Amino acid sequence: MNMHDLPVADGSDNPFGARLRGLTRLGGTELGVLERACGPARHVRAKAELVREGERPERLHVLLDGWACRVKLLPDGRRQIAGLVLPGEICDLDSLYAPKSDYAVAMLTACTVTTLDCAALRAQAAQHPAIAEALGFLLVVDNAMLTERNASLGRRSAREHLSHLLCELLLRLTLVGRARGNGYTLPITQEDIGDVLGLTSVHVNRVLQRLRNEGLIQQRGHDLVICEWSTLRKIAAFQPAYLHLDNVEGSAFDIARAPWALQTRRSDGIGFDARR
Amino acid sequence: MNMHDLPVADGSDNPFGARLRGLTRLGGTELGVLERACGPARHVRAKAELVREGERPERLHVLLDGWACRVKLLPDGRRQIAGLVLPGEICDLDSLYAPKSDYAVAMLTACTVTTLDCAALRAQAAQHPAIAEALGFLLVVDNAMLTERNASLGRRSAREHLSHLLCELLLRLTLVGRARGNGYTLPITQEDIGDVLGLTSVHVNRVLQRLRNEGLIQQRGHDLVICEWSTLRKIAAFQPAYLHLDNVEGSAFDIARAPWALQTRRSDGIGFDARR
DNA sequence: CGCGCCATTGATTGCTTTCAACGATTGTGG
DNA sequence: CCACAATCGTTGAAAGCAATCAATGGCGCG
Repeated sequence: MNMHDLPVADGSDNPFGARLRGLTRLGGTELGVLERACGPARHVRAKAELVREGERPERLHVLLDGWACRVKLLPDGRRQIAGLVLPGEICDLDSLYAPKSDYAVAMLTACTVTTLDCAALRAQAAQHPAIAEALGFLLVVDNAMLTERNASLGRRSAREHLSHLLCELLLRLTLVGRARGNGYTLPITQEDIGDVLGLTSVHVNRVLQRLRNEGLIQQRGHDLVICEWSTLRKIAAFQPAYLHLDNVEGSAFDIARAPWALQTRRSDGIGFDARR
Repeated sequence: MNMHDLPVADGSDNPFGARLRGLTRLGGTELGVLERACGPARHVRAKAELVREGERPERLHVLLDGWACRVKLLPDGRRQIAGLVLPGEICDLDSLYAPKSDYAVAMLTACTVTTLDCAALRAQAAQHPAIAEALGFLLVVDNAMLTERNASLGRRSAREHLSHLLCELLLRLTLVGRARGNGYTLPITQEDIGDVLGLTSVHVNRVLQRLRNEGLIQQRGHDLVICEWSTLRKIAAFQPAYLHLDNVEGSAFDIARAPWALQTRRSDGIGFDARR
């Protein structure tokens, strides 16, 4: 497996830049503007709550490393994760225009975070149409992922939904150079996954186990490999158009551009053994 | 109903204007700009598909009358409604920045629709910061409703979820003057409701029936009245903050501004009998 | 009047939850 | 270095919520 097949990631390993370069058509000028607008990087402990629901947002949070999530909490304690936030993604882009945050942002692992001042960012958007465009597009992508998960929560079975999530994560992580071929690190608990899928951790365990027994995926600790992309994709009815990866360069995304095809996505090692 | 009752640019009964006035702080100038940007009103038949999934959007669709929805369709035919669109709302605001539509837009009833040119609207947003702000805010509200429904789909029971929907619809319809006290017209089928809630129409029927038998709601044909707002709200754990109604004038929205209180919302008639 | 759509009802099935317990792993303090 | 607590993954049995299947009745409309 060579990283060279995935030229999406930045050399300096800034996933935010990588994501912007992959997703938008921002030029060097605007990328520079955005990067300079970022505050200093900060480390945040796992389980910390970066943003509380209902809070008045002053700055956006950009995830540079680790996994976070947007959380909705019902009064009786039931928890729903409205979205996983991966490296390079903005935790709370809504807050750019929201008077109050509609969800909490919580860290699922230890994370590195930087911030963007909302008012300043709006000002930049007003000056640079390309930035306004890009922010709008990022908002659309968030929205599309939410819409797709809605469909999954409403109409997909646990097995289909979990498969769908695993497929989605592979593409999103590949975009920022955090995947290894068909595999990636899944650093969250089955409880967390359950809160994303609207299931109990017990059921997540059983469904995950079946995927493993059928040889569709492999897991070693927190490392996961999708052994049979084609099958997993078919189970999930995964159609990646909603991720809007069309303009990304790199062969890893052929799948995103040819939603009708069911290719195997086997550019490199299939499992853990292949790496030893 | 004749065309003259639904003037696009007139303040008499234009729900789009009503919604903008209620939700945003747009002044007369910007409201005028937006209203003049609208195309001619057009009638659309029930079940028509205004926008197809994957389509490249050229113009946004504003709903002036009737109910529509955003549809996600799985390959095997299962349908999920990712959002109901009520009078005054924009059917496909995402399309302002999306290269392809992430969902289809379908009419649930006969509708009246007008359009906004995407490119022109983006240009207006670039010129008038207030408009950019307002559009951002509308996008946030859509997003918030989607996030809330996510939580419902994942973590609320059918009974809770349905109650939640009925509460939400009351506030959204009140905002555009389409509610009558605690009641409103619910012009869609139980099948449609099922597709919103991720349930079968059979189950929607049973749950609806129970709410009726318990006296929480009344239904006569397509007219619905919430008889016990306080109870229904408690069942749903309905916290309207996500609708961002904080700035709306009118006592009907006290409930939106005091999410902790459980007032009865009985400003007028409680049921059908009270109106005769 | 007949057709089609929609609401309703009952019986049965099944996916997912709940409850409970146990094992494995990790981190911590004595 | 080991005991211990805490977290997480795993497993089994039982219960429950919602889906499925099938049939009936009401209502509007051509």
